[in-house]
Amino acid sequence: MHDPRALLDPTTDAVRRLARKGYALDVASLDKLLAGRNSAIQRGDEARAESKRVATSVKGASPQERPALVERARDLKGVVAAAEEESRALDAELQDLLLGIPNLPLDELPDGTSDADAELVRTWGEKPEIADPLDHVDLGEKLGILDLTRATKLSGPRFAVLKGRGAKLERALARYFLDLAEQHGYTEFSVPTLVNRATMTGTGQLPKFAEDLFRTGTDDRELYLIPTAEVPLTNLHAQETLALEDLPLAYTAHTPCFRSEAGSYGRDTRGLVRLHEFSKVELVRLVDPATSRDALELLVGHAEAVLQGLGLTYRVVKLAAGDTGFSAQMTYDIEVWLPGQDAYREIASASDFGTFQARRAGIRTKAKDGTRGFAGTLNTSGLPIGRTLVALLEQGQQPDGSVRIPEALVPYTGFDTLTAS
RNA sequence: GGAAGCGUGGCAGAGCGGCCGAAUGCACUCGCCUUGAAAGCGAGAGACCCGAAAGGGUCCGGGGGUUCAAAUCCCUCCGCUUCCGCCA
Repeated sequence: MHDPRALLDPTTDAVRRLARKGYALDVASLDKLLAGRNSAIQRGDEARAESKRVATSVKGASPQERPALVERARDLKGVVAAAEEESRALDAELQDLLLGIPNLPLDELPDGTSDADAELVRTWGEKPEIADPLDHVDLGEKLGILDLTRATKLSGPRFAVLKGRGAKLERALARYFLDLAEQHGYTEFSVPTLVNRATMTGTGQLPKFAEDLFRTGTDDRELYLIPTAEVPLTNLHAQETLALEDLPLAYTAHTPCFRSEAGSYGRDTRGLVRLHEFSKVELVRLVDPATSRDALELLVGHAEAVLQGLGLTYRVVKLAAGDTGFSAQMTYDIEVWLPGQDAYREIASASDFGTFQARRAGIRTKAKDGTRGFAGTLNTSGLPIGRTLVALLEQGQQPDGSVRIPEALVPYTGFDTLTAS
């Protein structure tokens, strides 16, 4: 969420910047709502101040003056109520408008609206030479570690069952990711995966993207399944004031993630790439917003370190302004090489949200000198287990049909190859 | 699920319907004192909203009500604690 005054400030250049995300800012409506709300607040405050003065004077008033004062106080109550009603209504309208305005993309982002418009930043590793590579589904089924048919029986399409060494590999990856995160200074959390509406609103999933979420609860209680640990981790400090000198905070958690994937049918549907439920290690940073751009470089480096540790070939791209998510002001995608698809595919997104999420979630900061503000928030996967497994299988496949496990992972798995048995 | 109790500033903890944004203690900041520190003494300091500022307003768990006036009275919701039941 934006500060409406900042949006109206010409130096922010909000109209042009939002247009790059395909959002047409209605400056006139915003200006009118803000001015109307503020003047209603003023009117209410003034009437209330007068009302307090009158009420206080009642006690010392003579019996003759009393009835007139009481009547005056009654009248003022009506004025206050009317002004409050008006400011409340206008404020609700203003909030609705503000909650739907996306974050401003940084000027350094390339123009465009699709992943084809992304700017290549760097590539890492060599594409392995594999004759007639299989994709991870064929590999996984041949190796007996992946059972999509039975997953569909249990839950429907877009779920997966891992078996034997596949399940163990999943556990090993999670532990490896968490250990690396710890080495990079992240504090591990275990958090709820069912959260309330306020929490989902804080990070920007609600109100706009309800159809992407799984909703549950009981008759009188509304809960949502988290799409990523970003949601509980970032909201840990919602409605809190953090001392600026205590930042940055670096948090991580391994959680299941739930996504309805509404509207994405027909895209990357095969295997483990796009599931309703998957697990992921997430990295979150809360920073001094003046440093968020630098923090993004650090963060993307932490995600890359995971891939480098596994020896997986990947590239980093800077998303185009119009392809950058609602809440982000800048996003790097990390795309891992998938021989089975002969393409780089997204495995992680590292995003800088500036103060956009912190304003929604009420994550405030206070400097030593008393200056108040909002925190900068950032996050990335570090990494999703399923998509990493996809890359591991496809890049690690050997001519004899086996898959070699990266050395760094062997202490966690206890085996260094997957073979059909 | 049943019963009882409790929700006040960073923490602890007072608070008669008007003199209460709120005593007091601890913690905190800045002085004085000290070689330095502690102790002591003095001063300061909550958050949020409107406002260029002066200033004004709101906030005693949330919401509603009574009253000219509510931290204080009433209703309701939420949370916490303890006991019982159930459960991993």
